[in-house]
Amino acid sequence: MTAIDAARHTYHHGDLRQALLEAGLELAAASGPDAVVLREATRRVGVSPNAAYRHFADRDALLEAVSDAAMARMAGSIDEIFDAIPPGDPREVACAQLRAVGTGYVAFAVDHPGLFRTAFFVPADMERAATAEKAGRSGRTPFELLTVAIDGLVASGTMPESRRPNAEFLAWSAVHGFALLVIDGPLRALPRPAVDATTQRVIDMVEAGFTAAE
Amino acid sequence: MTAIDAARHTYHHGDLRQALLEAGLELAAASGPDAVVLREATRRVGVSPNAAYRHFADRDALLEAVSDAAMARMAGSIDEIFDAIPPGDPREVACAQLRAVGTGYVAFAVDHPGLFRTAFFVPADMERAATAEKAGRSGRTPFELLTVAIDGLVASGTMPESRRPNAEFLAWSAVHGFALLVIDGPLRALPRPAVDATTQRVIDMVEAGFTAAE
DNA sequence: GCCTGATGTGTACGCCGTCCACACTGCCAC
DNA sequence: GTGGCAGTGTGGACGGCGTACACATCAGGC
Repeated sequence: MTAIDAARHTYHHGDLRQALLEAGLELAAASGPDAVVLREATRRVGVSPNAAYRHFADRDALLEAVSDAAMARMAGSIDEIFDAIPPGDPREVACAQLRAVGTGYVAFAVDHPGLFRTAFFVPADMERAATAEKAGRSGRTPFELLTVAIDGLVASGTMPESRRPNAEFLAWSAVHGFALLVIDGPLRALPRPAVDATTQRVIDMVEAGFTAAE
Repeated sequence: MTAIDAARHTYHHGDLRQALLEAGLELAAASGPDAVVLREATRRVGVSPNAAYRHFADRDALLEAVSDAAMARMAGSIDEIFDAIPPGDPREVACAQLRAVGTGYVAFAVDHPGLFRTAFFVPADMERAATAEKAGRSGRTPFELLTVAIDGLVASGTMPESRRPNAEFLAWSAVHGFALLVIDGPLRALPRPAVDATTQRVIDMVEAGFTAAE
């Protein structure tokens, strides 16, 4: 009954698109992308199934919109942690930023597994990865935040230039893989404290890979 | 028409379970877990939809069997690369083993994305991760191969004992995440040579994380 | 040589996504 | 004002899916 217009009296809804999107987000949050069922979303909004087709080309279009919204929520969540880092020694700030992005990434996945899986369900390629739709309040995607952190590592001399190109991919892979193994992979059974501890070790590994001497 | 009994003349099939499993594998290989459709599998085998229920409790049971078989194929594929490593200096062997598991893992994901996604679709927890169903010909799961490699790193003094506990998770996360980002994530557009090069950098990162001085 | 249990078939139900024709309504031109 | 039009929601239908229930067919042990 959240965010839902169960007893509508006007023939027209007003903002059906937004309502469907929110219903879709609820479904996704509860059980992942497969649960984003067009008929169920319209049911929750109190509208006939076909009404959805005035706002989304088909179920995939709805799912994609939900996916984008989920990604935006994740971006906002990470952004918040990122922005809370106090200024200071550039080297330390950059390390803290890297850690913030990684920690926030895993935390969001663990706290909102359905949204996390939905965010990555509709395969978005690199160009679309930075669209405003997917960005958080501040307009920065997790990928961009990662870029900021890594640039800081290079600028502060913590990481050699030679390792810079596409370094985002390495950090991202580690954290993304860990998140997935934990939320619906073989590490599902890991208790939360172990998840948090291992998250830090994953980030340690990334740091070591960035800063290790050759 | 592969591995399919399209024109059966006996009332009983003979080995319907196996036939359905193979049909399911074909579907999974072509388009991932969602494509494992019970009715389509029975259709390919030339049998009525309900016949499947004599061998699988429901569609999920079929999918799980297909998932296990997909995991076994991956295990076999990695095993092969692993076993091809020539003996020699223990330190070098251990490093080569680690690299073999990582490289094989990503290669399988890229070459058989549908099977890879299916293998991880039905969430198997740690206990089940080592079951014979999922093992390759030699009976060793990728996780076990990873364990062998890491144990070798410790034994040869390349990696400190203090980092040993659950180190598998770190390596696994990095490689798994990279594979997923590449096959249906934001790195989908990455050309194959770049994928291969980046795979090696991911493994470099893992190695650095294992061996770096504290 | 029959009977029984295992295996495959047929029919039917409810859910899904989606197409088509139709109903309602807000708003702009006149 | 009022008539009409474009935008929005409805109703009914279709085919595909998973699956339950009753029935048909067969193979092997008494």
